[in-house]
Parts: sequence; C-alpha cells; structure tokens
Amino acid sequence: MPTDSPPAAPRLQQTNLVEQVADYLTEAIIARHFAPGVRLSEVQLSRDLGVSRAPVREAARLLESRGLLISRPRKGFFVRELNGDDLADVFDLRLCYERHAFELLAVRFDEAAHAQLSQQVETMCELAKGSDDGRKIEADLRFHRLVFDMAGNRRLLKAFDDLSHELRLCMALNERTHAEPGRIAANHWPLIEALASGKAQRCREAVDYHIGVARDYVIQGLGGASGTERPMSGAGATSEEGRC
Amino acid sequence: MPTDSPPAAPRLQQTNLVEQVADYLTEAIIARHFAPGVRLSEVQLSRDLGVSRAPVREAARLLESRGLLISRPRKGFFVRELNGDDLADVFDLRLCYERHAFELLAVRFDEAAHAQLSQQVETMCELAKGSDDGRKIEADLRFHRLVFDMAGNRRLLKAFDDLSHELRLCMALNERTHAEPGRIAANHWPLIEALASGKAQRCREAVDYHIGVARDYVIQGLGGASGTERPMSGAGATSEEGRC
DNA sequence: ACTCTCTGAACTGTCGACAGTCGGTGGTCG
DNA sequence: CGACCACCGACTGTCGACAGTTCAGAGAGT
Repeated sequence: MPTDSPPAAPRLQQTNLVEQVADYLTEAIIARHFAPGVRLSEVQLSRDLGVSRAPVREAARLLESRGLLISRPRKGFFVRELNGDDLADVFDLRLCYERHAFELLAVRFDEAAHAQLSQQVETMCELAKGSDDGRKIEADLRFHRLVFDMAGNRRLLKAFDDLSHELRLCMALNERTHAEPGRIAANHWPLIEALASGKAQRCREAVDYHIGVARDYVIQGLGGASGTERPMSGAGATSEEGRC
Repeated sequence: MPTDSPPAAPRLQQTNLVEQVADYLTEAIIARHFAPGVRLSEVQLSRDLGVSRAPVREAARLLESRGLLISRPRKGFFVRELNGDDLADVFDLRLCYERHAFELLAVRFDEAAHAQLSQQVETMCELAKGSDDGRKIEADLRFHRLVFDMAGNRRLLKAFDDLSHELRLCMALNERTHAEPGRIAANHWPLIEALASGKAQRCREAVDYHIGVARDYVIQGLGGASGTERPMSGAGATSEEGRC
C-alpha cells in the first residue's frame, strides 16, 4: 500500500517495460512514496501503471537483486526495511569497495584523472549553493562512481552501482543529509590529494575518514535508534563535517 | 544451442519453478553444457523443462544479476563469456572481498571460529584423497564462505555468494584446477594461523598470497590467451601451489 | 465476551496466446 | 555474377486467464 500517493504513475508504453517499471519503482522507493516494509501488490502496480503483471514481476526481481525489495514466497514483494545493522553493513561494504577502488586508482592516477575528479568537485561546490538536494546527492555519488570507473575493474564498478541504490535509500532515511553541502563538497579534496600522492596508506586513511564521516552522519541522523553498536573497521570518524 | 545435451532436463513440477530453473541453468552453465556466448532460447528451455516461459524468463533475470547470463534486448539471453580481463576482474574483486572479510573476522576471532575453520580444512584434506573434484571445489568455497559468514556483514556475505557463481565458472575454465588437491587443502592453514594471530597486516599478506595463487592458477590454466596483462594489487604470487 | 472454525475474497504462481521484431532465405534487378 | 529487397519463420515482449494458497472476517460454540 502506498503511504503517499505514488507519483503520477504515468502510463508506460511500448517496449522495455521492465526497465521503465524498475526505474519507476526505484525512484518511488527512494523517495519513500512506498514506506519500508509495505507489500507491493503486483495487480495494483500493474493496474496503476497500465501494464500487465509480467513486466512488474520481472522488474521486482531486478530490484530484489539490488536490495531494494525482498520477496517472500507466496507473499509477494516487500519494500526493504533498513535497521541500524543494515546501515552498518551497507557502509562497511562501501568502505570495502572504496578502499579497493582508491588503491587501484592510486597506481594509475594521472593528470587526466586529476582533472576529471577536480572538475566534479567543482560542480559539487557549485551545486552546493543551490537548493536542489537531489542533484547534490547525485553529484556526490557521481564523484565516487568516477573513481570506480577509472579504477579499471568493471565488476567492482557494477558492485558499487548495485550498492548505490541502497546508499540512496540510506541517505533518504534522514533529513540531516542535506546540511552544510558546501563543506560536504569540499571534503572531497583530500581524497584527490591522497590519490595524487600515490601513497596507498594515505589513500586508505583518507577513504576511511571520508566514509566514516558519511556513516556516522547517516546513523546519527537516524536518531541512534539502531541495532547493536558496532565499531567500524579502520579509522573512526565522529565529527560532523560531511556526508559522502 | 546446447553444445552437449543438457543434463536430463528433468520435468520440474509444482511451485518455486523460478528457483528450480535457476538452479538447473546455473549447474548447466558451470558444467559447460551451455557453451559461453551461445543464446539460450526461452521457448526451447521451457519446452525441455516442461514449464512455461514466464519462470524461465524470471530465472534468466536472476542469473543475469549473478553475472552468468547477459540479456540483449530483442535478442534474448546469452551465456556469459569470460576473457582474460574478466578473470582478472573477478579475482581482483574477490581479493577485495576476502581482505575485508579476514580483517573483520580477525578482530572477533575466537576458539569456536578457530575450531569451525579447522574442521573445514580437515574435511577438505579428507576429500582431497577422493576423486570427486566437484566436492573438493565446493568444500574449498565453503571454507571461504565460512569466513564471510563469521565476519558478520551480511551484505558482504551476499556479495561473495553472488561472486561465487562466477568463481565456479572461472574454475571450470581449465582442467588443471583439480591438480594437487592435498596441497591445495593444506594451503588454508596459514589463513587460520593469520586469523589467530589477530594481526591485520599478517592477515592481509596471507590473503593476498592465497588469492594470488588461485588467480595465477586459473589464469595460467586458461593458457595465457588472455587480454591485457595487469598486475594484481598486493602481493603477486606466481608459484604453483594452490587454487583457492 | 472470547476463541475457534469456516468461508470467501484477493493475491501469487503459472500458463497459453497474440503482436511486433529480428535474422535468414530466396528472388529479382543492375 | 554480385548486390539489394521482399518474404517468411522463429523468437521476444507482453497480455489476459486459471489454479492453488493465504489472509481476513463472519459466524458458531464455549
């Protein structure tokens, strides 16, 4: 059941219905038009979207593999609920990915990569002045995706892309996400400097700090009503300086 | 088109058809009854399995998310082809995962975990005397899955499970996989010792060496007809001692 | 009033069928 | 003899429908 009326539910047409339905569902879930834990009725969705149940089912399978839905046999698909442990897992896995990506990129870092990443941070700083929070988040994720893209491991990039959906879900959990966007954007400069230094240890420390800040930010924003306390591996970061 | 006649294609029945079809396809692909690159006809599969196309399509979507199939719109599903770059990516991603899992487990390693892992290596040594290569590989993967299970991050475990399918595919690429199973099994003792030491650096070195050996083993087994040469991050391992 | 049972509505899992598209084949033209 | 084009078969994408199951609520019994 939608908690809020789902956004417009535009009649989809032609082919590639699966992808269109998946996009619609992804956006609706991240925007929290479907509350966590609620069941998504196949018939209801197919009626609202004006398509049959087959594309809806396939799209739901896709979202399940991305961690946005879970399917219970004979019960249907449910919007994924994230508790404190889930948040910790997501950011711990992200730490795992980013450490590796930065390590890979550090050894092949060149002027072109430097320029590309710097350009992206400039864009983020520019966006920080505006009020479109969605674009700020996307620009932030795009910086990190650039790192994975240039790191050279396609499967690592795909893994990050998959995790990105859950990351957006995590960020949408709290309202504090959008505070101090300027400082958040500037927080990415040390990552570039660490890459430029070419030193693995320095990259690792910068990544650990950066992700740690983002993790604490989201978890604290959740109100601390999370599951078991679990220290993050690597450097802890408890300041309030950034998000991503 | 099947290169070899697909194994029996047992008539599936009742519910949970998607999972059954997915299991059948997974096994058939890893056993190379479907050659890499071939197109899997939905109608042919549904006829052979005695089910309709809907479960076949959903199962194919599932395998696509696991990297065993790729779908091209209006063309159908194709068995994934792995070149040298793919192998390098898979093992590099595995290195990323295992490093993190061992680091997580090292800080919570206790007597129970020690006993469980040791037990598994004993099992592997026992299986090494037999001739069932499939069970050797599964026991090997099970050791590593145990590590991920005990590491405590469920999403990391799921990520490894997903990658496992591609790992099996990689291992099935060459025949040399099954050589010297006794030494391969024994190669896992240093990992346990590193965990017991509780030292992160020692764990990392042990993992890097272990995975490096496995990677070189598979890539050399492919005949070196791979893509661009790419050095593995971390310790290189060029000996011939192990697989997993 | 509370609990258990039964009934029925709604839904999921699965199926067969239709429409549009892609690739190959045969024929025709230059 | 070679290249282009129309036709045809097969397949994918999508749809509506049926069967078995689950869940909620009404009703009977205690």
